[in-house]
Amino acid sequence: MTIAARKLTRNQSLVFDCLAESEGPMSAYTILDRLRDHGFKAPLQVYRALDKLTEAGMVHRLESMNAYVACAHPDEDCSHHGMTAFAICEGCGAVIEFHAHEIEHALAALAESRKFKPERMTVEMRGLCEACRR
Amino acid sequence: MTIAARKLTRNQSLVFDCLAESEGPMSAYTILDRLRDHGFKAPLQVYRALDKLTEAGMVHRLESMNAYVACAHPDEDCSHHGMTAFAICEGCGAVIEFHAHEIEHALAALAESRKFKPERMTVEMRGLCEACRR
DNA sequence: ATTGAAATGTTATGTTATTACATTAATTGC
DNA sequence: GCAATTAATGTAATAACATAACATTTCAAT
Repeated sequence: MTIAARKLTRNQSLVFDCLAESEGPMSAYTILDRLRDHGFKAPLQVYRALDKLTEAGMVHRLESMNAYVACAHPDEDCSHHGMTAFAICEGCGAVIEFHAHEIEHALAALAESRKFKPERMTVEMRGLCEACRR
Repeated sequence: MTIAARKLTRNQSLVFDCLAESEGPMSAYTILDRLRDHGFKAPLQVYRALDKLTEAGMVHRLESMNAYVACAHPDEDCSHHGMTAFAICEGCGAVIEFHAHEIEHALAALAESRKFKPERMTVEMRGLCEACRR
C-alpha cells in the first residue's frame, strides 16, 4: 500500500499543503518557518515528511537548489514514472516539470554502454522562462 | 583569455591537483583538509578556487552529492562543450563523464517547446558500476 | 488488550556555503 | 617605471542545509 493511497499523517499533510500552495520551490527551512504556527519546531519534522512525500512521488527534490516542489501531476502517482526532468527559471524561480521517456531511455543506454546501471536520474535545466526573457 | 590558457594561481593549482590526484569526487571540506599542510585555513580558499576552475571547465560540480571532480578530459577545454552528464556509482563512488550532444539537444528542444531557454544543464545518474554489481 | 512498526518530539551536532572586510599580487595604461 | 585598476588572497564570523541519537507517542494488526 503506497503512502499516496493511505492517508497522509498530520506532518506530511502540512508539509505537502505548504508546498502545493506555494508558487515555486521551497527550502526545508522555509517550510519549517511557515509551519511554526502549526507547532513545527525542528528541521527534522520537515525532513522526515519530505522523505516520505518524495518516496511517494508527491514531492520532488531539486538537487541544484536544495529545494523541494510539489509534483505537478497531483492525480497520477509520480513514483511510477521514471525520470523527472525540470526546467528552473533563474529569473522568477518557476519550475516546469517534464516526463521524457525517450530521453530517459537514451541516457540509460548511454550509461549501459559503459556497463553502468542507472537507478535514479537527476535532470535539471537552468535558464529563463518566456516571461523573464523579455 | 581563458583561465585554462593563462597559468593557474597557486591556490587554483593546489585545488586542481588535489582533485586530479584523487580517485573520485571530493567535497570542498575534504579538499580543505588535504591542503592544510599547504597553508589552507578557510573554506573560502577552496570555494574560490573551485569557482574559477569550474568556470574554466577544468572541474565539475556534482550537484547530487555536493562534491567536485576534475574533468575527465584534461586536454580539451570542457567549457566549450555543452552539457556534461555523469554516472555516479553508489557502491564505490566512481564517476563516469559523458558528453552527449544529441541528448543535450533533445532536452533543449523539450524545454523550448515550453518556451524555456536553458543555459545550463545538470544530468546525474546514480546507480552501480559493473564491479559493484557483482 | 498486546505487541510491533511507524511517526513524532527534542536536543545537539555535523556538513556545506557565503558575507564582509582587510590585504596583497598581478595587469593595464600612460 | 609608476599610478590606477582589477584579480586574488587571508581571515573571522555566520548563514544555510542536513542528520544523529534517543525518548515518547500513535496506530494498525493480531
